[in-house]
Amino acid sequence: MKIASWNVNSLNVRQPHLEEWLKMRQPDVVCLQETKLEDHKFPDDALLELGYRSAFVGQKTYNGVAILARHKIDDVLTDVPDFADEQRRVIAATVNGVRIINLYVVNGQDVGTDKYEYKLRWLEAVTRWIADEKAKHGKVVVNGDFNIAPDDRDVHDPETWNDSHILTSAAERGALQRLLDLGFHDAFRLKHDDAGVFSWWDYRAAAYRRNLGLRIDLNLVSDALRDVVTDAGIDREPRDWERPSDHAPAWVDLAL
DNA sequence: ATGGTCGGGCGCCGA
Repeated sequence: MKIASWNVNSLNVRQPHLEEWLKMRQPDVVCLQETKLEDHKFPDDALLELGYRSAFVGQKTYNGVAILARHKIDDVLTDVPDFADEQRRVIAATVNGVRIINLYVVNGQDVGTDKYEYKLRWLEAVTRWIADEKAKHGKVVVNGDFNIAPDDRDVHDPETWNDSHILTSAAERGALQRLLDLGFHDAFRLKHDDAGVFSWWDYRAAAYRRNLGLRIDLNLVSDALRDVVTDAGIDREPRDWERPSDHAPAWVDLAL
């Protein structure tokens, strides 16, 4: 079972990329972020023709998340209980006996801003909710654009991306750690120790050409799935295509 | 790398 996470930065623009990539890699489940589409504009018919069912929740201009799957999609949830939020950043569903959670974590702009405080509050609420999901379902994969790089191996320049910088600050990494402490594992790190494998490169300053990136797109597997992870990685190929998203897909393979 | 680029949608915000 191949499960992927991809921030497409507008599904309207990236639909051809998504379709090409689905044909190439044949993933079983894909979690999309930043679809930026209202629900009535979601291309579910076109995706069904490629063999993918979809569950989605979106809004105009910002955010928007979706789960695509070759299997049936059950028990879809699009709101974090007891956390009122107009921003469409979360969707969860059960596919093939695995609880799939898809997060578009708040970016946070800069340390100390209102958006940063919202990011930390949001992560706290989401972590509480995921604890319940894990207790209920056991086999859980949390996929998403986390907007947090776990450690120094995941940034091109640890001097800049330090404990007081957005995406790497101590409070953000602490919030990610509290999620991991529920009994989750960064699938990529179960299989690979290397530094310099990134999933996001800023559009500005030719960052991709110079590989000035961060690994902020993650697949976290629950304890119950740890031993069935066969591999994980980042597929850089779509980042080389014309008019790419600034993110590349992060994937995990499970022997299920 | 305090922004040199994108996307959305028409002036400028968000990433």
